[in-house]
Amino acid sequence: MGEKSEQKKQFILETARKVFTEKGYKSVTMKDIVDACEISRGGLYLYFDSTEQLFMEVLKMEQADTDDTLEDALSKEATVTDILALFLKEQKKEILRGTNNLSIATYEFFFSKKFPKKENIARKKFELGVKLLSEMIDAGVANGEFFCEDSVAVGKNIMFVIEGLKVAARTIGVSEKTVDEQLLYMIQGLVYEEEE
Amino acid sequence: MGEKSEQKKQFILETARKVFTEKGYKSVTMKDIVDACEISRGGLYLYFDSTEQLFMEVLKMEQADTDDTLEDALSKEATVTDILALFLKEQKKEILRGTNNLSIATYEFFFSKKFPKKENIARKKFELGVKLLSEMIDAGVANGEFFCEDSVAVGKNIMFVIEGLKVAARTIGVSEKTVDEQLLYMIQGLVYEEEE
Amino acid sequence: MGEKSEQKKQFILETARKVFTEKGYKSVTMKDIVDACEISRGGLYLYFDSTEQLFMEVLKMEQADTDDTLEDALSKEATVTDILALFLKEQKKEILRGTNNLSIATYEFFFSKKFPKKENIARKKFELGVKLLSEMIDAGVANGEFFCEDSVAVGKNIMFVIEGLKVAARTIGVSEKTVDEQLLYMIQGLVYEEEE
Amino acid sequence: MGEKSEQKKQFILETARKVFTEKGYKSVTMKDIVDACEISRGGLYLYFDSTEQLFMEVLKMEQADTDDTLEDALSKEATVTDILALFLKEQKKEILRGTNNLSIATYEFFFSKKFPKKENIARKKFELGVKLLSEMIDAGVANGEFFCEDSVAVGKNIMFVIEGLKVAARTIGVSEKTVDEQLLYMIQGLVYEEEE
DNA sequence: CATGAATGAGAGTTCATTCAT
DNA sequence: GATGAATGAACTCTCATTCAT
Repeated sequence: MGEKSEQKKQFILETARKVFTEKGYKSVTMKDIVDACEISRGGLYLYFDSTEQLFMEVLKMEQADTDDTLEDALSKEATVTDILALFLKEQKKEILRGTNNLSIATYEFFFSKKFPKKENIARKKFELGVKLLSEMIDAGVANGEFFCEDSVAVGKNIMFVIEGLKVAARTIGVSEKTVDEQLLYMIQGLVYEEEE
Repeated sequence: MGEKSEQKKQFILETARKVFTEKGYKSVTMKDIVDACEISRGGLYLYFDSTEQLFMEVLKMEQADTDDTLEDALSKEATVTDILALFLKEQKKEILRGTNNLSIATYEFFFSKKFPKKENIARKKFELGVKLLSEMIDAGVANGEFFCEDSVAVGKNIMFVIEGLKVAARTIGVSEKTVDEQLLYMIQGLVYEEEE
Repeated sequence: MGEKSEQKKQFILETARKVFTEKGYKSVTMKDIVDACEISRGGLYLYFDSTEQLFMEVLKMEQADTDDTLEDALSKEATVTDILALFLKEQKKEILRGTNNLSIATYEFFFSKKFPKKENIARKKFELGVKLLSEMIDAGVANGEFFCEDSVAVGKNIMFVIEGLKVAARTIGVSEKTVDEQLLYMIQGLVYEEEE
Repeated sequence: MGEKSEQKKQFILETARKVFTEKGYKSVTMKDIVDACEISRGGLYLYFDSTEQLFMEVLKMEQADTDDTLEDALSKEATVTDILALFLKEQKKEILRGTNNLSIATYEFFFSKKFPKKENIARKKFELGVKLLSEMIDAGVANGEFFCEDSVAVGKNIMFVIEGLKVAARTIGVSEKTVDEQLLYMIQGLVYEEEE
């Protein structure tokens, strides 16, 4: 597969991502994908052996993108609060960008396949989020910005709220105000002591 | 439809609930349902016009059950902390009882159908949870058990964590320890002042 | 599956047999079968899970039919030469009845699937033919009708000629005269001594 | 087409022959051929207009090879029994060399296409075999080596056994011992008188 | 009321063949 | 000459829904 093919593969992945974002995992058919990509039925199979493989590669791409964004953020000089704010801002964007949120598709996928839960990508993504958050919190505690007794538990708590918000955004709807309110509430929990 | 028929309809709903719980919404076929119910394919259509309607009635039943449980709880004499603890205990049970948790199916359903978000049952359930929590918190604040500035925001926060935990339980796995830790953490946020 | 269904299954098997007879194994599609049976695409799958299974059941039916014919023949009083003549007459019919000869389909099938050769039905059929022939020859030798030193080898020889004729009938064509000539030649080989 | 192209065409034919030998006719895909030849998909079409034409040219090549072998054999001084033994030895090799036996593919091919049977190559090959055998038998009768009343019928008989053995070798399996036994049995039929 | 055989649209997938490069 | 990405018709198989019994 030459360079040109690689571009097309990337194009298909990005287009498929939109489709999965809009329709979830189980409801997406090959026709949806080939129509969106404006390629032939057979053409898709030149790049991906099955719908399952296609979805997994979309997830991998997603992960790589997130990793890049995180690396960028961490390479800049900033206070812990700033970085945490940046992280939450990114999450907020993802929550609200209804048409750009793969969470439902990901849940469906990892639910329908009987993958060992320990190895799945969604779990890795969650754990990475927890790790980042707890490290930020620890740093914040170290320099006096935050107060927190168990940074991992708090990291998990924030991630669970974010997951809850993402799912809610795609199913029952959630306003920007609610997202702001929730994220702010969680930061306040950390800096609480100082505010008193 | 006579009394006997009503019983059969109820039986189908309860059996279907188990199936949706196990397999989600999109993956469930009529065969799954009729096999589980041990009725004929055609028989199912005497009671429900389509799979979609069947699922919606399962959700309605679910809602009714929850309402009953809540009514029971509220009719007894108890401190606010007790009631809140009971509520969270119920939620914990639902989170961990992997095979008894309709959340994934519900997400899939409300995601695949283009229902107006305001009217959907999942939203109503969420809002009811928020209402209950905020009322409990308000009551707790009134009698000095809790400290809280915005009970609705906190109620939402707890509900988002619970939603996040439910989804996580079905997709990436979550330990009982983590559930306990998270629920405890949220209660501590409320009673925080007193602990200092 | 009730009695009526059993009849339909039988009807599909017989119709499929004709199709396989006409077109071989690999070239036959489900569409060919459902068109010939005048049933729906899905209807076929109520009775058979795949083309492979369908063909195997056709073969089983074929075998059962042959067994019946053989049993009939052996239950009647007759000289060995008569029975042998009957057997060869049956074979001749099968060879020449171009549109009623599954051999090519059977060859294709057992060639394309990597079944252990020892267990395949075609082999069993061949071995049964050899056994029948050698028993007839032995009986003929015992009562002085035939002369033969190695009845199994001769039985195999006759079966190989029959197989060769069957294949030839479906591919390069073979006249009735040639079939008669060949079968006669083989019987003469057995009774040779007496003719001298 | 230059000399170089001619070589490539020859190479493709020989490689394709191996593939058809292994997999039959209908099961072979263009991918199988181009992979085996290590050429491009389009490249194949520079030399052959379709898979059908490719197979027919493989058969033609096969025929030419056989002709050469026969010419070689007949150009040498030898007794008729020697030549017959050589012919049968060649046939035995072809029967047992499972992976070098085009018979199944040939049967499939001439069966699936609706060629007039009189003109097909497989028939020509069979008829050539019969002609060669009957000529050898006639010569053997002339010089007293053999006894035979109808050399053409016997020639056909030997060819039918050989065809039967070839098919059996690829489908139900046949041991070298059986092949030897069968070929010997047929020669003994010819020299029978002398043995008495 | 209840059955389950039957339907047919549509899903995923394969592959001979073409054609711009 | 040679490539291999692209096509699209045709394949196998599934399943919600219907309807004669």
